[in-house]
Amino acid sequence: MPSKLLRKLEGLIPLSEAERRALEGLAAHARTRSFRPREDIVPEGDRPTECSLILDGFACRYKLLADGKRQIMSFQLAGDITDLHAFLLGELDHGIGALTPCKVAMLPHDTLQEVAQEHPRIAQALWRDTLIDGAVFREWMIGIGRRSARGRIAHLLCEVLTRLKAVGLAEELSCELPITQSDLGDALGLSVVHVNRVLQELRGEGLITLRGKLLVVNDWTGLEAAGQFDPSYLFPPTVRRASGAGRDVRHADLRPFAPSLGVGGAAERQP
Amino acid sequence: MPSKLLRKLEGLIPLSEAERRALEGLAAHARTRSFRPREDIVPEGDRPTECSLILDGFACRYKLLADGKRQIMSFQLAGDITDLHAFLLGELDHGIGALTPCKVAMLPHDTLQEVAQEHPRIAQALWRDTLIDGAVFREWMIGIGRRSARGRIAHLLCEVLTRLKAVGLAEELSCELPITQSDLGDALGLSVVHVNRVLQELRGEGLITLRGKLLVVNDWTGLEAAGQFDPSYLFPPTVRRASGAGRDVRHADLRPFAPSLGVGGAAERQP
DNA sequence: CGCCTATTTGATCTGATTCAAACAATGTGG
DNA sequence: CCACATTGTTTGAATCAGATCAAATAGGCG
Repeated sequence: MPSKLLRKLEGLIPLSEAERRALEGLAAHARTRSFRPREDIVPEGDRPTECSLILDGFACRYKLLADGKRQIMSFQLAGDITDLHAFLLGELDHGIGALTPCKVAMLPHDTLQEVAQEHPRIAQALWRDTLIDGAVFREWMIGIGRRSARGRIAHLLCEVLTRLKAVGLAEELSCELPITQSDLGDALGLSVVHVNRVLQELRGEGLITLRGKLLVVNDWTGLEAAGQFDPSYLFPPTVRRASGAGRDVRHADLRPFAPSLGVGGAAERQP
Repeated sequence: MPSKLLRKLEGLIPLSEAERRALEGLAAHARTRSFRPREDIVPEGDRPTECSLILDGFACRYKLLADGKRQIMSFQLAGDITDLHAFLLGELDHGIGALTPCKVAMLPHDTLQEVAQEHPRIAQALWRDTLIDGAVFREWMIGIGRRSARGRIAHLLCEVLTRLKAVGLAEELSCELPITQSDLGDALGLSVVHVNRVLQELRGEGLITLRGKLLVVNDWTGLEAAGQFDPSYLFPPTVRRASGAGRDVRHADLRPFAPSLGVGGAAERQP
């Protein structure tokens, strides 16, 4: 079974067999750690020497305000490297917390650097991933700033289901959603009470079924409309339709990649 | 007079004389364009072949919602390269709009790539800059999600003044703020009317003076407290106290920088 | 001046918060 | 296996921050 990370990166850029092996090896040889819900995977302000790759569970990026309020800025799912950011900037300006029990592979910065240097295309894929991360932030911001509670929740459910499907953790219209309503509230800037009421509303309209930790979307079109969800921000244009995902890439697919900070990104366009 | 860009990048990482010259040359030889307020500098979904460096004026990143609402996601000031993002990902997932008359230098992707390849440290500085951009987004999000209107506005005023000071466009406690209240509203997820009332409140409390396009902060401590503003997110730790900014760097300051996507960032720590 | 765009003010309405408490589920130890 | 504790969900009522609607001023500027 291919790792979630591999699966995700292949969606960003076609990989050769050697690159795949390198990625598999990376995760395979890494030390793993387990975290309890509410435990910090990386505390705010830390200067980690390893990157945390989520293998299993739900985590989140968050910041705390002086008055104790928490703002969750994104959910981190299996296959996400949560603190690639600190690999480059040194310090993490926000915390990474486990929302459910989490299994995490610790990838030493050194190892990661070796792999990236030997396989620049992997480095490129990782970088693209961080940029997509930024796009997710922006979309999140719009939600918080301009959408109604109903819209925000609908949009978030769409996003999570879509991302889980991308790593093979969801059926076409259902997935595990093992997070609490108060986590949802902290992510969307809403109170628990209100989250609860809106969820009931969405259930009442027959858009979703949400019982225990299982989310079923009964009316995808309706939910998409309620949240004005457009998944394109999750899939950058270059490989929007990765027709070849899964199969081995042909040599012609492997355009040379300019070294030195990957500034050749602009030359990477698909015709 | 050093360009704003140079000034900003020197705050991120010490630069050698050659690197400075390269940067100056970059902007000096570039074609410039002018934009009227409300005009798009880069429309959403564009695939630009040049990067836009703001030389003068206020611009913003924004997205439009289906119902015509606008969410501004950050202000772009002189010295900011607004679409470095597209240089790497190809397509821009949001628009860049002028808020005031803007003068913009157009830096061809090719030229930028050459400079970055010849001067990897410049590339590194640019990359760090995009990561800081991300940090600004996160801070913005907290504001929108968890702060009161009062807190949001105070925080924003602190941020803008701080950033303008960093490029030499502000006095210690005052700056030009040539944007409309409705722009502020779109940035903070508030209605114009409410922005207006809160501004009056802040004026009434003697925290600020805001007349015409001139912002004066009468009580910085008070404003900082009202917005829970902590500028550290604008200045990454490595060079938080750039004691040597402005002077020429000593050779010892110039640590080697690993090529290939700059994954050597982790090795760049200051002792 | 007259037009257009910003700011300001007033009145009203509502989505969402807060507080409080009941209820359900899950887990823990005796 | 039950009693108890803990954490999450649900419900109700009161309140408020901020939106909306409407209209009056105040600046710029050709």
